[in-house]
Amino acid sequence: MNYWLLKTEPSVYSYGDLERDQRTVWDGVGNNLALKHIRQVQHGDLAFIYHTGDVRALIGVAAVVSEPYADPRLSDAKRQVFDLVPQYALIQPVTLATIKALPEFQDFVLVKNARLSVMPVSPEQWQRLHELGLHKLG
DNA sequence: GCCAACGTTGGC
DNA sequence: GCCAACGTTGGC
Repeated sequence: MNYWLLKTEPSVYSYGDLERDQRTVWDGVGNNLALKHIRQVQHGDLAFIYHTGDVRALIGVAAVVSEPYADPRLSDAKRQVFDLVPQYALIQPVTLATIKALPEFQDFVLVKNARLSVMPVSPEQWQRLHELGLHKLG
């Protein structure tokens, strides 16, 4: 069981869209390193959904509900996709600024390689971010 | 809107 | 197989 961070531009497809759809095919990934990560995705894995653009924060948690498979809409077998269902929105979105301010996240992939769209999250990182996301401020 | 970082493409 | 040119992404 692995943890992931999936980036999405909310004006294209947001966590809210995932909740509305209740299930989606996570497609459109073309980057080689991101595709390598997709090949390691397993049924039952969990993922943070991160919004890019004006939001720049972890918004929700989703669960992988398929093994990776070739995008049926494309002829390139390397273009793997997987199915995703929403779990829950974070009570407190965890912003990029917050993550960048944490000393233990200086080497986090999101900080070091902002352009990677599918990245692994270690269990320790998951726990820490999850804790921040479920902590209600105020 | 700008631009740094990165990936891809194509000429050699 | 190198590398310059170009395109894209995404933070600022």
